[in-house]
Amino acid sequence: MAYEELEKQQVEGTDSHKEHGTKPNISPAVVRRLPRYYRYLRELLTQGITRISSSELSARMNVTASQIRQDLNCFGGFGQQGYGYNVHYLFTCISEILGVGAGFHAVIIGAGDLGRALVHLSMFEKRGVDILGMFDSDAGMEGTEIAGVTIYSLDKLEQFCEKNQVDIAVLTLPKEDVPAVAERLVKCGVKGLWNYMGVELDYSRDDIVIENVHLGDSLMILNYEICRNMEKKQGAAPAQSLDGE
Amino acid sequence: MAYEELEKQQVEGTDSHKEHGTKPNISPAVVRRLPRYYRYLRELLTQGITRISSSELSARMNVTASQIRQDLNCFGGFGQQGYGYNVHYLFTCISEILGVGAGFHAVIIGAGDLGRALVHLSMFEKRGVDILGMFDSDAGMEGTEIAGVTIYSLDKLEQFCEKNQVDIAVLTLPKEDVPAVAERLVKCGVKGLWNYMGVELDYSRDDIVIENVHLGDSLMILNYEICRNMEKKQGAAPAQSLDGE
DNA sequence: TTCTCCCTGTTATTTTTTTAACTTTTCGAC
DNA sequence: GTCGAAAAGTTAAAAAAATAACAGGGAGAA
Repeated sequence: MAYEELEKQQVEGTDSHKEHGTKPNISPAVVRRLPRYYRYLRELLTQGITRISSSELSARMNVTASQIRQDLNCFGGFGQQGYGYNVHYLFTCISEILGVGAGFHAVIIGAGDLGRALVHLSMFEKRGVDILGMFDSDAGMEGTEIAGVTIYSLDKLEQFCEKNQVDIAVLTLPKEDVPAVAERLVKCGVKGLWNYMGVELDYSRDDIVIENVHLGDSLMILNYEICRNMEKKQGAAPAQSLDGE
Repeated sequence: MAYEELEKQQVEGTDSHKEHGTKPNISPAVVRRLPRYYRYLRELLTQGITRISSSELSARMNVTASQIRQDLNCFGGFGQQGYGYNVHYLFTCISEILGVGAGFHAVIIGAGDLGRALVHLSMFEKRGVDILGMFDSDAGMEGTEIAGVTIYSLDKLEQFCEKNQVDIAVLTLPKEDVPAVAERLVKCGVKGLWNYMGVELDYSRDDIVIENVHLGDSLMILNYEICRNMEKKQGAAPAQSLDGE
């Protein structure tokens, strides 16, 4: 019973002090962690866990309980002293914060391997983003469907955007074409670009939000860490090499 | 002439003070930025620029010159006072640090859309990583070639690893299969896992390095930023709403 | 109803990261 | 050669982030 009461009470806005509307300015470090909370809470839900304390969650996520509490408190008081957090309620709140319920519509520009791979992953639907279509400069592809998503000719981009509200564009087209297409998309009123193509599109414009995905960077970090790990082992345990002899 | 002298001198190890061998402990923040330097330097090379100062680079990369100098100095003195950095030399050094020349060998586990997409990107060869093969639990795929890479049955993983030195495994297989396969790979002596499948594999084991790629997290951050940007606009210019009427 | 314990929200402290300031070396011109 | 400008290397300060400490408010038991 306590669960429902808690949820009801908090949903109705008895939030102690912080207005949910007035977000001061959340630090990037906190924002980067939010999706991780989202994932773990979803996992808890599927496991049927309805209540969790910051210390329990901290053990599962391998971060400090302090950090969890402080991160969440950037957005408001979602828990209850002496009780913990109601998983369902917290999940709902974080979903809200992350705009899962915003009902954004996306298009994928570039129907190459990467574009195709992305549609197939359940990534978008899980996060409340609806893919309206794919666009490719190869007009020959037009009409083809991939995972239920239709491919259009890139020429028809503007036409399409007039008829449909497009919020997000996923850029998986060749590097050299990215800047021009990005410009077109901004003109169409697209609000965010999810850019996979190494091209640095760091406009500090306020009419577009850009999220760059640098897969190559991630690979190089892995490379680096492997090198470091090898060095460490070599240095730490030179005697071990006798074992095999 | 100065360029060659500089490079020669430094390659031969007249490095003022810091031994390149003894890396103290580089902060994660610095490591995350290294691939970005790598990219920009490569770009400078293709543009035929042979010399650059920290302030010029800072303007291009949109970071502070101070940060560039300090980041680089974690690994040694690569520049020359009153002159700047020799692009080619610096690029070589950073490549070295990032293990581009280490000649790592990789396999891709999972020949689904994502796996296929990754082979097609020139990502690996650009970074000196050689893909030896792909593995899939669907034995029917065996023998197929994708972008010159052969697909093998997952059953033959151990066998393959005995014959070939495999350093890196790219995990693009279904979530539920990841833990088991990861275990097998570690037993095979693989040094690093590049994990695309949301599964948190945070072993704090010292025999394996794990780099998780969370595409979904990136999408959610974009979502979040779009929401924030919309709020900001709404708040800043409420009079604008009259325009459309 | 009251009391105790638990666990959040909050504040303080420490650590990390970033930026700025300063020092010294080198280049290039005269 | 000598001198001034330029720019790296280095040290110091500021800002940001993470951690720890604490205080107060329920929840649940008796």
